Amino acid sequence: MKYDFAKIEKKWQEYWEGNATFKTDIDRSKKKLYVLDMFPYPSGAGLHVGHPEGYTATDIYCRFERMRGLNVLHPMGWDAFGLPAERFAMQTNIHPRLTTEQNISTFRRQIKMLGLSYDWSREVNTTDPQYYKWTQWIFLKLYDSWYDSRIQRAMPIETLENELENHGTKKLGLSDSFGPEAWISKSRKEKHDFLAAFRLTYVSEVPVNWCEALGTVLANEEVPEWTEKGYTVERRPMKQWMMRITAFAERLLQDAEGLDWPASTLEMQRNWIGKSEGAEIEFPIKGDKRRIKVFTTRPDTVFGATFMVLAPEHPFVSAITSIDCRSKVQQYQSQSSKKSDIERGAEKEKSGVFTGAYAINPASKKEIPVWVADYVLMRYGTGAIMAVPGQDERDWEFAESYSLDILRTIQPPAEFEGKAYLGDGPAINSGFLNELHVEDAKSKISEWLEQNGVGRRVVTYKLRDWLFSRQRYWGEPIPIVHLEDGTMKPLAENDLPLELPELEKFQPSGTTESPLALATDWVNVVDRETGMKGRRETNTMPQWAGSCWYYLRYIDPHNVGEFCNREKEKDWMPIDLYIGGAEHAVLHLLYSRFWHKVLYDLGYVSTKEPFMKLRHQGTILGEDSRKMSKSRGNVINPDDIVAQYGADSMRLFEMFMGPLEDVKPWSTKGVEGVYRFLNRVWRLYVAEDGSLDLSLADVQPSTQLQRLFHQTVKKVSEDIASLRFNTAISQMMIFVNEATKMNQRPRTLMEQFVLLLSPFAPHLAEELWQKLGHTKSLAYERWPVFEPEKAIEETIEIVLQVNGKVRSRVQVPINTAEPDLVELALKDENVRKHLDGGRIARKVVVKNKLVNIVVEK
RNA sequence: GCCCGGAUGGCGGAAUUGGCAGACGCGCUAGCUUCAGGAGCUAGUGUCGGCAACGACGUGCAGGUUCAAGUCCUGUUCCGGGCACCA
Repeated sequence: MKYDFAKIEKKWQEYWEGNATFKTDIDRSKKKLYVLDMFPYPSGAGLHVGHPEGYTATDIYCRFERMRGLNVLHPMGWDAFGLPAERFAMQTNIHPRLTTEQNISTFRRQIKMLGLSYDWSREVNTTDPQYYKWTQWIFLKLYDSWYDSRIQRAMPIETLENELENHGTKKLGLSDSFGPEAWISKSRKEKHDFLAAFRLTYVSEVPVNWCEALGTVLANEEVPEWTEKGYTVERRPMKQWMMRITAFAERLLQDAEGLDWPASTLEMQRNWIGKSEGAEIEFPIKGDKRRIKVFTTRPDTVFGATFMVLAPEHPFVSAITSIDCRSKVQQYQSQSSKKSDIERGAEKEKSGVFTGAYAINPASKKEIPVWVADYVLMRYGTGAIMAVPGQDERDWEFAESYSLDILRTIQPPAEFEGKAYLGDGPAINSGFLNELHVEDAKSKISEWLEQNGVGRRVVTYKLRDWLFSRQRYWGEPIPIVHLEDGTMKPLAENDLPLELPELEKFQPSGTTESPLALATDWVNVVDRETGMKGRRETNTMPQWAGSCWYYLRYIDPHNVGEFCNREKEKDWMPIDLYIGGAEHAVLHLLYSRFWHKVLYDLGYVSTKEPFMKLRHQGTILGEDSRKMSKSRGNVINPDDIVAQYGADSMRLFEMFMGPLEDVKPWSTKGVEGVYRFLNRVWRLYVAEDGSLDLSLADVQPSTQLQRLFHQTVKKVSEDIASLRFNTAISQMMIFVNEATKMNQRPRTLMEQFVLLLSPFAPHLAEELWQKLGHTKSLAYERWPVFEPEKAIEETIEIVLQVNGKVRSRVQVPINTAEPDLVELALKDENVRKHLDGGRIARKVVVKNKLVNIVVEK
């Protein structure tokens, strides 16, 4: 008879819910543990088998640590703003709120059917006005802050205003310097515009990826996702909200070092931030007062700079271009402006045009031509380079195409046959740098540049400011009003949340504004304070916004006065374990680290970093080892698996498939395997008629079974702690295989085994626990204690080798002395056969492991 | 192109520090049970040879270090992921 998982699972899910078994409150008598899952976007497709993988892993970990006496915070919620619901609304005119609510209901039902021990009283939903009130509040905190680079901290914008009133810009180290009187005499609008350049969130005209069909801009990192789906994305300059994440580049880089994260994820974040150290060098333009600033990581090669290249968008281009080159340059500029970065990169041959202008190489004093080419990017460094073809492959390629001078300034090794030489070597053709190797030459030239006022050491980052606005309806409204005098005004805190207006239709506005622009009653306002007419910001926030801080809201989800109480925050933060997909390795995990640091600087959170330990669950492939997709017809629906084998089997199988972080294929046969295992467990305890099996007896366990049990306690405990669930399960299988062979099973030990199994198969375990006579949930029972003395083997098998090959095995008492082991080996018949009368050159003995006799023949 | 990660039976995978390769599960084979199918139970299952004892070979490939290598070193091939004109 099979155990009735459907009945049992329903029963215990109702029990846990009815008894609020997993409701968590602060309990300072216990050590805290905060375990977080990346909350899902509730798509219309319902839960995917990939979701339960991470969720089961954290659930096992939480159940285990609860039984070991920790106070565990383990919440779940919904990342529910997003484009799919809005696109569905465009097609059907069904309000995205309705779609979202339905999807959430499905997800909630599916997640609950897995028996995960969440504290559901803490559920959050990013689309709930009571939640996004605080997303908007944090937005305003960023708006009302600036980054004081002198102390490397975000500070309230008032501190900047105070400083300007008292000292002007003197201490800020700006090129545009003025005194306090000048500040005070500025108009309201002038002050507003000046401060805007410092705020952590600001509006800027930037070239963006505009998608006409979606009616919105996309972040660079979102572009591939939509172009793959067949949408067209074009570049155009638009006014957009930005977040000054670049101010935090160094801290995001530095603080990542102390995190227990997968090395690959840390590496990706490092690459994304893209720190590079080098120098800025200024090149005077012949016949022009301006100087072209370049960034280079190889200032030591400056003597080899035989031409310069400006990005097509560089502000100097039109000014320095000679009359006869003008039309070609302009044509080139307009061509490039239409191309996206991806298109530019896709071109095989580098293109460019001569401006007719010349610059002076500050080191060699030679006149060098200035070109425009789109292999130089405006957004990186200074948007201009000194081209050093001798030591740079791109510059070499360009020089070859346009017959420009190539001068080696590093001596390549004699056997070097390539073009540009990037390696180390003595400097040549480089005046006072000659014979110095790269590192020394870098130091010397940097000093020289600084002394001569033509350059200085600098550090640059690839990281760009975060494009924060979207032209969508289904996102958090940005709580800003544009007043008729051209200034912006943030909403007061008690005017939050700024709720989304109701709309008749969810079509794009037809302009570059979001559909919110069509809600005229909502958009047009009069400022209470000044009486000025104003227009609400119609952009909304990107989906990342809500997920940037949700982990803080879980700590205090119903607080109406604060986003999160400070004392509670101190009690629970930081997050001890965070599990989610590797696809969020950079974006979500970098954006939330950024917001967290702002909140830290402003004194709202107590830790520098939110997520101390991070792991990714690996993708689950279809049974055919290909990515699951509808079109391939290899999608596994968790509902079907749970209906057929039960949630415990689903959980157990997903953990048994292999290491958590690995990519691994689904196997229905494999689910059957763990289902058989659970049935075997059931039959160890329950007779055919449903009563407790008679084989359970109040007898002393045999030493062998007791030993195996304690080995199992050790292995399962260690494996859960290190998230190696697959091997923990196989150890339990070994135990069950042994226990099955016995006619009488010691009851106390078998009870303890139920506890070991309970984090993995909680419904089955609860049912067995109850059948064993217990009246309440085992969720807070004490985890079985490993007793080393009970796990020790009395006898042990020793491997006998001759010349490293196993020739025999013997059973000996544990810790048998080494000489005795040698003696045993030499007496062994098969060993003697292989010694074959040869001279014994060496005897290697490893205690409790092996003897290896080395013979020469 | 660059940077990470990986490669172990028919399949998923296991193997603290170099110390019995293949735990556990799937599949397969045989037997018991059953009217039958299924389920359950028992035994076997890396390859080759052998009734067996046992022997040879065996962790992508080629070398090396070592008494001993899946594990360490050098080179190489393939697969997966990320980045990609970042000066």
